[in-house]
Amino acid sequence: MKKKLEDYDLHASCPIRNVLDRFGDKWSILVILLLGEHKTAMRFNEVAQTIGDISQKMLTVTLRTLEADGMVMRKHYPEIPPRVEYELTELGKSLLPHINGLAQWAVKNYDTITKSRKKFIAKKQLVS
Amino acid sequence: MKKKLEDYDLHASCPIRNVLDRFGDKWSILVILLLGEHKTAMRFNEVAQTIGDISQKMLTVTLRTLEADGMVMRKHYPEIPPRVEYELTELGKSLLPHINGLAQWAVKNYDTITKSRKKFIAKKQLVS
DNA sequence: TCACTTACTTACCAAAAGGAAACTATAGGT
DNA sequence: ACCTATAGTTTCCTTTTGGTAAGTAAGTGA
Repeated sequence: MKKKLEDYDLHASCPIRNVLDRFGDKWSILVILLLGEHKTAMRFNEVAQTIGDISQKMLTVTLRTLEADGMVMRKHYPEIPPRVEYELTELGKSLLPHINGLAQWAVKNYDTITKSRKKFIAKKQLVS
Repeated sequence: MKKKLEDYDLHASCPIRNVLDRFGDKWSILVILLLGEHKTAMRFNEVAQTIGDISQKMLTVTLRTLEADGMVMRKHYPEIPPRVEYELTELGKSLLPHINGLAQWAVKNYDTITKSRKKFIAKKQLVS
């Protein structure tokens, strides 16, 4: 059974879990980060090509979910071939500093973490 | 096929995706937040009961992964029955402000987001 | 001898996430 | 008549995630 937007009202009691669950997927944070870096609105294929390895389907559902949450604005121009542009809303922009903070932390501590992982695996081999 | 710790070296090229992928699971952020709030180290069952709806298995793998990354320190006392205590490392503590920022953002914008979701669903019904 | 405790591990299973490829609409170009 | 382009949607499939329940170790107390 597929999960639909309507089913996302779980954890309604806990704002933190409810909201952060949304960013636990594979692409949301990346898309927000990307739209945040870009000064102007981006087209669908522009986003897809910049990310590189996202499927059309997943980009669509990611953007739709972000739109539903009010994080991303979708502007559809009724032309042919179609043109659709995406940009962060004020809400989306207000999240940016926080995930940028996370991202900077990740970059800064990447070495420490990978070394820790290797050490942990090595220790495991000795024990088993 | 199960994913083992050893297999986590994907996205090695992108620190952000590599590190943040780790927090995309159901429990990691919650466990860090919890250990961060607590002044003293916490025992396994203490963590489990505070969270409430986490399974033993998932708490074990979550803590192991955080330990492997160097975020959490595990202290094992060779007593019977066993006693194991967990607390954040300095690395783990350095992440706290960032996810606390996220959490506060989530609380602050929870209303806006749930309203946006409802509006989006309502609009969808009209169109289809 | 049996139950009880803690902190697990393991096997099995259901659900969810996500990828690949084909299909869609529509107009313009050749 | 066919190809191109954009931004999707749909179907089918595999992979990943996470839950349940049972089993494990090892000493203590009844």
